[in-house]
Amino acid sequence: MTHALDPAALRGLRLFAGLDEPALADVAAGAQSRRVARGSRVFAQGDPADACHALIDGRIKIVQTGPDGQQIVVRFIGPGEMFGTVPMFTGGGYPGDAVAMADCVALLWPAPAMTALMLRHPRIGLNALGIVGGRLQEIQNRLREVSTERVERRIAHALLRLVRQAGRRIEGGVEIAFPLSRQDVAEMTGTTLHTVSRILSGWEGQGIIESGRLQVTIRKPSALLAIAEDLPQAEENGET
Amino acid sequence: MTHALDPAALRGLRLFAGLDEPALADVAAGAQSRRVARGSRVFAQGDPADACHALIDGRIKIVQTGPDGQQIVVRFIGPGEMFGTVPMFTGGGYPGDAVAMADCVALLWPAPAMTALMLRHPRIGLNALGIVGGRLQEIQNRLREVSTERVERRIAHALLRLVRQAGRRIEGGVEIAFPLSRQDVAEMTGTTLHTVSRILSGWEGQGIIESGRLQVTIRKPSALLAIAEDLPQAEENGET
DNA sequence: CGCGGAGTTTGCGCGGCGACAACGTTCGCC
DNA sequence: GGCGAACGTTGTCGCCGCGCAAACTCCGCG
Repeated sequence: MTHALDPAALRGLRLFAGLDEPALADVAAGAQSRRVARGSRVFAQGDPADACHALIDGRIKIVQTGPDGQQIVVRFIGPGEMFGTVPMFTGGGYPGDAVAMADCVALLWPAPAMTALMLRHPRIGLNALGIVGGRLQEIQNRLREVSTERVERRIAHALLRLVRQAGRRIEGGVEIAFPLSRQDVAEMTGTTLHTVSRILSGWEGQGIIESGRLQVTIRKPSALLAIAEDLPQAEENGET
Repeated sequence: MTHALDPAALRGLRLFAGLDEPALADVAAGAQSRRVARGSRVFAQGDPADACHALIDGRIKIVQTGPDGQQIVVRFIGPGEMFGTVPMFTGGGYPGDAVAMADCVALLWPAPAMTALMLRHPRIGLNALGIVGGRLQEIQNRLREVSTERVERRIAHALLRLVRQAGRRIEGGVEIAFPLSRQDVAEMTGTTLHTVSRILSGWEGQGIIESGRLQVTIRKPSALLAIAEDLPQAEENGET
């Protein structure tokens, strides 16, 4: 799949923002594309990090597994986002598995090619720094949350983050636009699926969310925000 | 303090590794130096991020404070390390306070100057990416720890990390080479100073560590590693 | 030398939430 | 249409570790 790639396809990628036409053509020349079926992995934790990836279509989750098998969801990747880029520069293998949550199409650049591109076009390096820096700050925030806040607020924060990242407006609320299990939420917030289930059930009883199998809809984002930020809950209920 | 800086002073900084002489001179020309007394701050959380810093001498801790005043120690900075660089590229202010734990000397480059340097010398951008990437991976590991492991192992991991970063070999053990309070350890591991105190006391009773006011010495690093990684404890005691 | 404050230790009680278990439900597949 | 697996719900129990409180030690300073 090393046929020529349309540079226009790179338009949506923040990594290449601000590049002129010739530079984009240069970038496109080094790209390969790859399809990954739902459920399989783009790369596995520990694999040598020999390429930089960008997701064109689908959804991927990055999962890190500890020495005793404990897992956390590091982040979800949506279309237009890059992933698996950092370990190219830190040495060592990929720090987690990249699991396709839907059928995916991704581009990739072999490590030497991407390094050369960055040396030729310094702007790419600056863009990458902005992206990686943003993730660092996000993870720092999660670290603070999991270190200092209790489970309910952490889950509220996680849902709000998902809404921001992959929320789809529907009538009467916002829906998280990909299949999400309780286990996933548990691994995002450092708790167990049991506790997640209980808390979501509670919120469903209060009409804050509506949820089913692998699916969550937020009916009252403001109430969720109130829980996340510990604001005074407006005592609002639908009936009079 | 904008007098000429000796380019040789930049030798120890990983950020500028692999640059040739003229490039180093270019970098040195943009640098300013600054002294900060113990206890005061290099910058404060929320300040506009207008410069990139590198620590020449002393020790700094980066502390992030949540909306309700809960604090975590994001990381410690030793001589030769850069800090406060990421938010230059992500927009927004500094994500935490930089507190001097000793009298410090730091260099700084105003944001526009550093951006220009990176565009002129792409190598700097790649180095920065490696550094930031390494921190991202470290924080991800801490996130997994705090999400899935219990307090005792987290504290063991934190101490081992400190040893790696600032350990000084002394007779009969390794000493952490800067003043470190129980509160600091608590804020690194997401617990309270009470629990830290209890656990350190326990370890001291077993001869694994020795500790006093603002000071910790590891007597048996292997035992600490065994706790951190849940290895079978070798039942070894000094007396016969 | 005495005082005050910062850092540390230790005891006690309880509550959040993890561990375990059992059951219900939905979906995919033969 | 029936079976099995994956996902979700709910109950009970127990304990880790947090909150609160009090006392102790060490250091710097007047």
